[in-house]
Amino acid sequence: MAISFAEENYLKIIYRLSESTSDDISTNAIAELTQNKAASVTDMLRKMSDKGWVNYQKYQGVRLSETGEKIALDIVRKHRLWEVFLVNKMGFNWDEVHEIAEQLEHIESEVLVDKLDAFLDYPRTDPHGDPIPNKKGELPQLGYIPLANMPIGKAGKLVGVAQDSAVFLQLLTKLNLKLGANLEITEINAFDLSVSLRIDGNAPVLISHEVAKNVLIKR
Amino acid sequence: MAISFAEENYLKIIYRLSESTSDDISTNAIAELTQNKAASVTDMLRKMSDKGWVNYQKYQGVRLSETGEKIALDIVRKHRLWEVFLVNKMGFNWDEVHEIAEQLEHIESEVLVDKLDAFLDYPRTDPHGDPIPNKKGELPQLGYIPLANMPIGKAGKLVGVAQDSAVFLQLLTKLNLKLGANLEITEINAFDLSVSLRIDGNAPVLISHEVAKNVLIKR
DNA sequence: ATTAATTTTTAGTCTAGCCTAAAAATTTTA
DNA sequence: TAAAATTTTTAGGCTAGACTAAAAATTAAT
Repeated sequence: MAISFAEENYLKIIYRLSESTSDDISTNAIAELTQNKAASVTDMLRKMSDKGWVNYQKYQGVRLSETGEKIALDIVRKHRLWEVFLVNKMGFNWDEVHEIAEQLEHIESEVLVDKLDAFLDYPRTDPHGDPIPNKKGELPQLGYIPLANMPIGKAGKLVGVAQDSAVFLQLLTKLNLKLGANLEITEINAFDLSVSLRIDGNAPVLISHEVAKNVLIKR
Repeated sequence: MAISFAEENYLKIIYRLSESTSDDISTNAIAELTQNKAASVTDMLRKMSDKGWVNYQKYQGVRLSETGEKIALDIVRKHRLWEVFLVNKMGFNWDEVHEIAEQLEHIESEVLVDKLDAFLDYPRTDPHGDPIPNKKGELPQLGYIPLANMPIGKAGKLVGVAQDSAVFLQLLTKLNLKLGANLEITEINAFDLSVSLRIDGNAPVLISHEVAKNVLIKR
């Protein structure tokens, strides 16, 4: 039986939440991102658990099974490839493409995805710097990750930026974020995904998710 | 309230059926193309009638209202543009693209469609020779139409072909279909869309839908 | 012009995926 | 560690869009 849009969305969202934590994912966190009520999420988690896509124990949160992760990675792959298409070929700005890619990611055709990949010259990251899984579901080894994707409590070194607009770089200077700085995320605020960041062991400062996405670090 | 996939499909299919007849469209004809049961079609026709997209009298068949046709033309436009994309940019053969375009036609973004149109250099027909409506829903005046789209009983003159593979042209010769021939469709078989064709007033011969699609005529 | 065949509609069900309200479990606070 | 607050689940309901079986209307055939 084919997978539905709703199911694909849940898997993708659980995957996204798993990227920035090693904890089990809570019902509420999923409800917030899917824009559904917690009761509906519980419902769906039970169904997806029956299908073997997630490991779910009631009241204990959920994580993707191996098959579930495979499916999620495929959706993420499609989403990010379409984003590259929209920006590089159709002339959209990188901040205009998310909603359209949310639709395109559900198009079902392995051949099309392969051809699209080739057409775009096998990009390794999407326009936001996020890595694009290959068709086997393997993430490219970039040697760096966006700060926004670093788990809470782990330290890394600032090795680059994903953007070099003047305003962005000015802001980095103001925040005392320079190449080589030692960075540790102490907290991520669910509301706006803003990040509390400890720089070189100093007291944490708050930076936006936008900034965290564009700061590249090496673990 | 936004239109659903199911509704878009019904509208598109009613439009397609209307292209080759001026009669009202029957419940059964729609059921066959949507792959639903007649009872389900009746249900949906009533709902779409309430929304003002079709004019429907029970037992009397259905036709698109002006708004309904507007919507249908927009879907057809998207479908055909995506087909051009798949063939011209992604390297598919013209007979491999229908199913994928069936999915892509539901992507909702006017800006994307406009950009796609420009990216493809404003094509006037899809890879099968079918005309692509512009964003106002106007069909380009091609000066010819595929024989397959000519209403039953009307006569036209063979003015060209939409394809020039050797096998196709050999078949035309065998069928005695030459430039300038006077053509009249006497019947269209619902099963395979094959066409009974009267050539220069002679007894009708049977040709396939594939052939009829690729023979261009002027009314 | 009846009868027979076909088409279409009605009536009643089903499933997916959502909802609200209330109950149960877990976590936090004092 | 008991009460309070929060999170999660259960129970019951709703809608879209499909289905089957049976009834009604239309069309075709004798």
